Parts: sequence; structure tokens; C-alpha cells
Amino acid sequence: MTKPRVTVIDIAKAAGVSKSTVSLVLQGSSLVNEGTRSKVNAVMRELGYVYNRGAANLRQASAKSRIIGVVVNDLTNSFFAELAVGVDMVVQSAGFVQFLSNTSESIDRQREVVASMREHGISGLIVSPARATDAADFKPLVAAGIPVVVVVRNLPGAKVSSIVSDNRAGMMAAVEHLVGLGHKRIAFLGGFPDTAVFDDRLAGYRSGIEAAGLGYDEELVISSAPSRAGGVEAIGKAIGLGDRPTAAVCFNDAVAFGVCDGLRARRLEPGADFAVVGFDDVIEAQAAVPALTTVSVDPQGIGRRGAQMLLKQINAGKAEAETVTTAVRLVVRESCGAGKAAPARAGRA
Amino acid sequence: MTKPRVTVIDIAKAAGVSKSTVSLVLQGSSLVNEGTRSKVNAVMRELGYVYNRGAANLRQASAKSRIIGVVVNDLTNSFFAELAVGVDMVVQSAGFVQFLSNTSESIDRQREVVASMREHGISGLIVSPARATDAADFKPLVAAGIPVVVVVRNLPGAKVSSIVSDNRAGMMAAVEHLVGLGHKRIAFLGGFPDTAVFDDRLAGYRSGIEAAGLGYDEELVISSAPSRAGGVEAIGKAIGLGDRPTAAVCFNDAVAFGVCDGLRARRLEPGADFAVVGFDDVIEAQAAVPALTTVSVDPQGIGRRGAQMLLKQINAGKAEAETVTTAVRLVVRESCGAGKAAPARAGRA
DNA sequence: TGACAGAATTGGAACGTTCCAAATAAATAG
DNA sequence: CTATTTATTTGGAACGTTCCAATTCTGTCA
Repeated sequence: MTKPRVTVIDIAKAAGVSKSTVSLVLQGSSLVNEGTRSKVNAVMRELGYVYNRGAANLRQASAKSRIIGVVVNDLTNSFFAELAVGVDMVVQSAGFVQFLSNTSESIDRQREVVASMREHGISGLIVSPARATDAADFKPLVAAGIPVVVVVRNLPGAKVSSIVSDNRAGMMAAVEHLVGLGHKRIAFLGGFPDTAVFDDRLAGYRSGIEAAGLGYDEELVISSAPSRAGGVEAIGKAIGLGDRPTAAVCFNDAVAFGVCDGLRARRLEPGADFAVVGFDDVIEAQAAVPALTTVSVDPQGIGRRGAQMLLKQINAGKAEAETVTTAVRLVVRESCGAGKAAPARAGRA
Repeated sequence: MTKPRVTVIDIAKAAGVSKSTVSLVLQGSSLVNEGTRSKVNAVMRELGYVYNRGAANLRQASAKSRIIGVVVNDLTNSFFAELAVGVDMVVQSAGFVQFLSNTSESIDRQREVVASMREHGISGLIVSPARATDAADFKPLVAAGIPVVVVVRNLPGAKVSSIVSDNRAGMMAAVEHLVGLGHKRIAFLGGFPDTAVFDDRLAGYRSGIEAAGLGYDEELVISSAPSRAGGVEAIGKAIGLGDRPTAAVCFNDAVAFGVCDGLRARRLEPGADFAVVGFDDVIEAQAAVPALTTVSVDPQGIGRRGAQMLLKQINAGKAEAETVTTAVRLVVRESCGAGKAAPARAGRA
């Protein structure tokens, strides 16, 4: 049952050299003679040697473990799955390997997962923090010299690098577009006000409104859960307003879908009777009916970018916290009313 | 810059005991006195000790590394993301940690990834193999006593456990349902014939057709890429047939969506003019218009199940290959024409 | 009091690698 | 032919843990 592991010493014996030489070969050192190198390699193949990284890591610094920890708050959400794929791409081609875990927005789980990763000696961590994560949670990591990159949600106060999408600019573009279509009363729907992302998006909304010379009206800002159900709720309140809005920018696509549902329930057709713009550009956005006009953020790109940043820090051996915001772009489809041949099929229910 | 790592010896010194005792505490041994245990724990907390699993793994068998490797062929596909989440759930609550990698259907990448995982000493592997994976690829793993569980796609010939959904029964149920709606000419569209999954689904289709007393007609089986584009192509051929079918079961949901596209392009309304049934029940299926009737396979359940199976084998220390097929169920929505507002009962075209 | 059992603790040795200083071999210079 | 490089190779000594056998400490019992 128990196979005796083939070690570097077995190889050495079989190849008639010392274990040190084998080690050098393993590391691709230029010190070793071409002849011996190939002989050693041949023997390795023959005996079916597998490198024991654990043992190696014992000697070397943890920076050399070549394991990158990736923690996301909701892998079910295709946004984060895409992000993970982006990370994996660059991490893998750099010869690292990815340790992916999902926290499902649970802070406790997040703590466990990060602790476990630390025990395994990760050389860096990319994390999209669970809601209400304490900025101090990653303190011990960076104190231990392990670079951390926070993505998507930023962690004000934590001295770590972060990379978030340009929420302000995105929201501004969305508002601008709606203004261009002639809307004067534009609502901001959904999202929890206690998050940094919410603040950014709201700020973008406000800037857009003011830049257009429309007055910023607090009444038009209606927060709710950042979900489909939250969207239904928010649009309900918006419709009930005295001076009813004719368009809305939503905290994210889920909210936007909910808003569409809510509109239909009131016999209003999204796109035709009321303009809706989302944020994120999840895959469902383009297949939906009507196709959702939304701000595209390219999660895979963020993943790639974050991974590159992390690798840079790992190689530098020094973690200077830098913050990057990635560009976003407005994707105009049908739900804002500017679509091609107006509501195609979507005849009213 | 370089923090001196806190080791078990530092703890021992500070707590006034030997390193062996500290080790026993770490392992929760009942041999150690309650008083010393709590003192040691206190010191650990105080000094910010972090366990070094790598060092531990060096002494213990690799079965104790508590790392589970998970390899999927396409993480972008929400089906597999869900699967990974399912695995993560049970793996995590068992105190293991997940090493997730994505192969993007590349066999080379798969080989690399698996090799890397092996170097890191995984105690087990769950894999949804890339297309055309050689059954022998996992031979060395099982030879080394590392349990492997193959999910979703099976690997005929490999002596490893596998867990696949009941493709036959699912397809049979789909056909039965269409027969019940009065269809006599039912096509099987999409998929590559060189895969085991295809064979199973086709067999289910055939059984269903024959059980209904309809003759199996090879002409009605039209293979294509298992993608949206493939679906468009397949329905094109189907429509061109002399004795045109009035309904189709599709290899998977992507194909089904493509079929709907193709129908619309020919001014036929899916559900009303032609019945379409998919397979997988991806999340988009219920939001689509018309909502897709499809066979639901619960990827998260497969993930959980697979993880349980793997853990069992790891704990048993013995890997007996067992094969499990999980139940599926037909979810009737609108695209088959049996939806709520029961549109035209698929009158012949 | 001595012997003995049980409970608690403890010093190495071992795991498979890397690193360092030092040894050897080969080549070149004086 | 010795001294000096230069190119290879090589034995330990780590790294941080676990395991084993052995030890010390407390009682208990005859």
C-alpha cells in the first residue's frame, strides 16, 4: 500500500552523484555540467521522481512557495468566477498555483480560510473581502511580509494594495447618457449605503446630475439590498414619488433586473416607458429581454491586473501599497430606450 | 524586513515546556495536562504563532496534508463554478482546503496543473477532465495512493471513482414528456459523438423513443459543437429534413439556446411552433425568454457528493473505485410548449 | 519502605529539500 | 612543475514539525 517516496537521494545514488548536485539540477543552476544534468534528468524520469515542494519551502522563504491564495466572497456569482479565471491565467503562466476559496460573505469563514492559507505558506493573497470585513484583519499578513491585494471592494484604512473599477466615472457616464436621451428626473436605485462601493457610485451619480445642471435631489436616491428583490422594492418606492422619475441608474445589474420586474408588474415596459441602466455587465445582461444597458467592468481583467500587481510585489520582496482603478465603459443596449429597433418581441405581457 | 518566524521551539521556551509537549497540544492530544495545555495556548496566541503545515507534512504521510485539488475544465461556465462551490462546502467544513484550477479544456494545462498539485502534496483530487483526456493520465496518482474522483465526465478505463449525472434517465424523461405532449417526430440535436456523455444521452433518447413505440430514426440525430453556435447549425439541418421534426431534445442548454435562436431566425417561435428541451439547467435557463424546459442536474450537489466520496477514501486510506450516478429531474418551463399559458400545442409545422 | 502503575513530559532522530563552505578536478599562467 | 584560476561537485547543517522510546513525577499498594 505505502509506496516509498522517491527522493533526491535516491536519484543521486542511481545517477552516481551527490544529492547537492541533484538539487542544483532541480533548480536549473548553470553550475552543473551539461552531461551530468541530462543524466540526472534521465534518472528522474525513470524513477518517477516527484518534487516535494513542502520540503523545499521549509528551507526557503515562504515567498518561494509559489502558492497564491485567492479569496472571493461569492463564487456562484459569475462576476467573481470570471475574476478567479483572470487571476488563474496570469498566476499559472508565472508558474504559481492558485488556492481558491469562497467565503459566501461570511466573515468567520473568511478568517478561517485566510488562516488556513497562511498555514500553508502562501506567498501572496488576492481577496475580494466579505461585506463588513475589518480592515485590520489583514494586518498580520502584511506584518509577516505577505503581500495582499484587495480587489473589487476596497478596504479603507488597510495598508494594502487594491484595485477597483472606476465606479464614479461609470456612474457618471450612465447619467450623462440618460441626460442625453432627454431625461430630467433620474433616480439612483439599490445598494447598501454602508459600503465604499456604494459611496463611489453615488458620488458618480451626483457628479453626473450636477454636471448636467440638474439639481441633486436626495429623494431620488433609494437604497435597498443589492439584489433582484431589492430592485423590485426600490422601483416601487420610486414610482410612488410625487414627482416621478422617468429613468434610473441602478447599483448593479441584479438591482436593474429587479427594477425591470417591478416595472412590468406595474404594466410599464422597461426601455419604452422607463429607462433602466445597470452596473457590472454580468453575462445575463446581454441575453435579457430587453437587453440591459449597463456599465461593463471586465472582471477577468481585474483578476489579471490584480494578479500581476501581486506578483510584482512578491518578486520585489517589498509590498508598497498602491491603488489602481480600472476603466469601465458604458454598454448601450435596449433597457435605456436607446436600443436599435425599439422593443423587439417583448410585446407587453 | 525579515521577521524571524515563531516556531514551536519559541513557544516551548516561553511556556517553559519542551517542544514535544507543544506539539502534543497542537495535535489536541489527551495526554497533556489541562493546565499546561492552556498555558501553551496562551503563549501561542501571545507570540502570534502560525502553524507550519509544510514542516508537518514532511513527517506525516501526504494523506494528512489536508489539501484537496480541484480541477475543472471551464470555470467560466457557471455549471462548474457551482460545482466548485459545492466541493468547497464539504471540503472546508471537514477542515481541508481547496486548491482550485481551471484548464480551459486544455490537456496540457491539465497535466501541468495536476503535476503541480502533486508536488504540493494534495491528499486527494477531484477533476472534471478536459475533453479527450487520456484515462492513463491519472494512473501515477492512484499508484501513489492519492484518491481521485472524476466528476461530470467519466473516464472509461481509468480505475478511479466517478460521479456523473444520470444522463440516460434525464434524456428519457425529456423524450417521454414531449411524447406526452403529442409529438411524434423528435430530434436529438448537438454534442460531439466522441464523448461518453454524448453516448449516454443519446442512449436515453433512443430508449425514450422506443419505449413510446416510435421508431428510432438516425436521420433525427444531428450532432454539432455543444455550443450556442452548434445549436443554430443543428436546427438548420433539422428544419431542412424531408419529414420535419416538431420537437427536439438538445445535448445541453447552450445548444438549446442556439436552437431557439435558429428557430426565431426562421420566424418560428420556440415553445409555440417547435418544442425545445435542454439539459443541465444552467441559471440562464429560467430567466430566458421563453424559459427553457430542461433537465436539471444540480452541479453543487455533484460537487458536494464528489467531495464526500473523496474524503471517505482519504480517511479510509484505501481507494476503491466506485461509480455513482446522481438523479436528475425534468424542469418543465415554457420552451417545450407546455408552459403555464399553454400556447399552441405544437401543431405540426 | 520499596515496588509499581499510570499520567505527563521530554530529548533526540527523522522527513526531503536547500544552502554554505569547502573539496576536487581541470585548465591556465608564471 | 608549482601557483592560480575556473569549473564542478560535495558533505554536512539547517528548516519546523512529528514520532518513538525513554524519563520523571505522583500516587498506591503490599
